[in-house]
Amino acid sequence: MSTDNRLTARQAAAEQTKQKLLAAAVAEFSQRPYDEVTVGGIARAAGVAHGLVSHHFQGKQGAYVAAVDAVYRQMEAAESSELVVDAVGDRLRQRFRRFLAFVAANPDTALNLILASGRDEAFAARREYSISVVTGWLDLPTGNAAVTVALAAFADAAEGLAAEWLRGGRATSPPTDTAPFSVEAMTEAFLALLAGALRSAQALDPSLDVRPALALL
Amino acid sequence: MSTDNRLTARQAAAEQTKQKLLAAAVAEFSQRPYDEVTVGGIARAAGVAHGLVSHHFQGKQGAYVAAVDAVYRQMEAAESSELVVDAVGDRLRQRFRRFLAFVAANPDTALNLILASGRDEAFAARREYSISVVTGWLDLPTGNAAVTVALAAFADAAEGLAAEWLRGGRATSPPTDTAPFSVEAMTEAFLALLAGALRSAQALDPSLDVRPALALL
Amino acid sequence: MSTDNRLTARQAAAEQTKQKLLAAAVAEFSQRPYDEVTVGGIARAAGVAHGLVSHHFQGKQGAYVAAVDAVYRQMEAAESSELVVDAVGDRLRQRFRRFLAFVAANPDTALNLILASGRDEAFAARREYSISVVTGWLDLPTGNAAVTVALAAFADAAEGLAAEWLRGGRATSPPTDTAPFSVEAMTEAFLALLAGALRSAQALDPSLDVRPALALL
Amino acid sequence: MSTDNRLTARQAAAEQTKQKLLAAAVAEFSQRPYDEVTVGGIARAAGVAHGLVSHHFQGKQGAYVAAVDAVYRQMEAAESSELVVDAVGDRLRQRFRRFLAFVAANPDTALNLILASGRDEAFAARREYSISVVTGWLDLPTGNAAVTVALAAFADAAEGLAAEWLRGGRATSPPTDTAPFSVEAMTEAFLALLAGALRSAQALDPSLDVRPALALL
DNA sequence: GATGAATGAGGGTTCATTCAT
DNA sequence: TATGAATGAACCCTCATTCAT
Repeated sequence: MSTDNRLTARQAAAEQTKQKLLAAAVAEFSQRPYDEVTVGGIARAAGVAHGLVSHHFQGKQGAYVAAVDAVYRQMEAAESSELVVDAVGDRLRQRFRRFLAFVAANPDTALNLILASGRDEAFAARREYSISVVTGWLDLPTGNAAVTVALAAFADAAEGLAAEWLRGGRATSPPTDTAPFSVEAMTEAFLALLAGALRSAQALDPSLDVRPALALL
Repeated sequence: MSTDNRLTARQAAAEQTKQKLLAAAVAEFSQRPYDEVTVGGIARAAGVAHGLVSHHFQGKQGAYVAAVDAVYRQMEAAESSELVVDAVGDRLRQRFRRFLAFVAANPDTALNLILASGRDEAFAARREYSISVVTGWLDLPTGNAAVTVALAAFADAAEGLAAEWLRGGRATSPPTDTAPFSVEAMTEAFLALLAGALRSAQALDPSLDVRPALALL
Repeated sequence: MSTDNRLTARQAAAEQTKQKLLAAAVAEFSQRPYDEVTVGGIARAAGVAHGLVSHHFQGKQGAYVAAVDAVYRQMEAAESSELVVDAVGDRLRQRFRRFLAFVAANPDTALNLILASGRDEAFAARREYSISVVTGWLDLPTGNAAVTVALAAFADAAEGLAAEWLRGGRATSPPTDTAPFSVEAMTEAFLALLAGALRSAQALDPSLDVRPALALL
Repeated sequence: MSTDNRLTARQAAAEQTKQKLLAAAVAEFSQRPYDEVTVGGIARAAGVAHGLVSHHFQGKQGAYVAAVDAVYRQMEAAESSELVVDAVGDRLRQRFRRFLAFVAANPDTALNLILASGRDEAFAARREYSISVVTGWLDLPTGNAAVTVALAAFADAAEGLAAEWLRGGRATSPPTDTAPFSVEAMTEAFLALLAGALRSAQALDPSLDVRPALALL
């Protein structure tokens, strides 16, 4: 028993260290592009020896993947908790609202880890899942190439819009006076983009019928 | 006179070297992410001493910017030459068609230099110009934040769609069966996305009236 | 009593762990040069925590020395057990035969721990002992420099020959067609080398008389 | 012309640097085992930036190979220059004498680079050549396995003897009183070892006839 | 005795940049 | 203008060892 407790205590301490490291990694990768992040910087931010990064994550790349994963898990949790089961359109609106809330709460992370690395390999699977959720809700055929690429394009547009939105209140080269649109307005904008994407899917594949999906919005 | 000639000859030779270097830079940055491109690699590809990269472009970053510039200039030239002066919709279609033709002709460059670095600083100005062209044609208010961000989102979507389209015929992890959509279908998809973007601008800024613009498509 | 038993049990368990570690160390040092062996690797091979290597052997070097010792003890045991007390020549032959049998049975260990590290400090004492056995049997003066160095040279030759013999049946860069000489032939070859070494001792020290020793072969 | 001179001057300077580096590498590898030699140490000894080691030798391993090569080339030159064309036995004696003179003149290098790394891959080819010289002089069949391994064993013995000889006047754990045998005595000892090796070849391969070779000694 | 988390020294390599020629 | 030798900062990683539990 005492042994178990001890072991558990040690493991808990180790886990805590790992979490500190993970948080530091998220912070670092949120502030700098991958190649400007250093293992030493992460360790320093976590207040531990740099050797621990390799110890816990098998090197820098491992730490990066873990950071991406952590962020996405967080976001996924924020987006999908307590979903209303109402109409599809409302569900989408809620999901978009939560997405916007999340990125607004974590602008650095959003801008550098989520929105900027859209084509990063570590993100591919995560994005795919997000897209599949929408595909499902709209009752669109899975595996249809036109739908897949169109929804990916929608994701690009939405992420770009969100990024621009976040940058609205930030210091950018030209002092942007981008109005800080409301979350509501952004949500509706997302829906409009989604509708456009659906119509583009139709254009790509005339055998499709996106009208039912459009009606759900 | 002989001095002049010599100088001129030297200058011409220098210019030629610079062009070789530029071409090599475009090729290198088209094949690898920035940090995997080396000054030595560019110089080797150009068949000159690596010191010349700093000489002609003030370092790696300078070479990158020059490469981006060159590519964009090329693309801009391809897109805007011999424009039909017909209806706006046709002009847009033509421009999109040319854009697609260009990226299809330079897939590596497109995938790595144009489509992937969408948020790269060196590209900001270039993109802005492209967007302003569309804004102008559609007779949309310049400087309106909603329009600006919505069209940027459209650009993200279009570029993402184009990238996916290019990847269609490429080796990707999952053996994609992404149908190689026709340029025509892609063009119409672009228009659908653009329409969606316009409607999203409307959502962001209710004081706008995008109906005239939509009518032009 | 129960305390004693417990302690004894603990000690036994500890000894077992140490033996596992020792065996793992021999295996590791048999397969890789010293600097490519890692403490972690040894521990992993033994299935215990890597901290135990320092615990039981005071560090990597200690583990190496212990491994060398263990191997030499094994070899010595194999060579000297049940010695016929016959003629010196036969005793030598038997010893050589056993040496060859041992290295043939443990080729990796032989090639890396015994034959390759001939001048390793940890081996010095061991070799010296082996040599002194032969010196004694041949009734040669102990402490004579010429004899000492000549027999060391013989040891080098014999070990080299054995190594080459072992490599005969192994994958080496040039597809060796080294005939797999018989143990008998190898034994006689050893004797010939030994005779040569004795004569070289004579050359080094004319005051010696190696003829009696030669006669014993 | 001036260009040529300049280029030549620069190349000469570079070559000089490379030579300094090479000399430093030989010195370092002569004093320490490979893994205790550091690139920084070599560069420091040469008085240049450590990056130059990679620049001129493509890394540490390259520097090592170059050092080995340089040493062997030196030795080969020392051994084979101005050879008397007399009897084979005398030629061998001369070669052995020169070998001994060389190692005596470079004891550190000899002990660590030449004599100790007998089985180092970088040395394999070099040794083979040395052996082939003797094989040729003695008119022994090339490619015969018994001859090959026996002469390799001779090389081991000779190198070991030479090493011991060098250690004679050095600080070793037990204050050796190994008499500093004369070069002449050593030479004769080499011949005795060689004769023994030839007889061992005979033992390995009875179809051989080494008597002619023995007669040449 | 055993564990394995934590430390941190240390190494080799890469590479952009400088500069003498 | 062109060359490429030289510089040296910076990085990631490996690993033996320590030590609290």
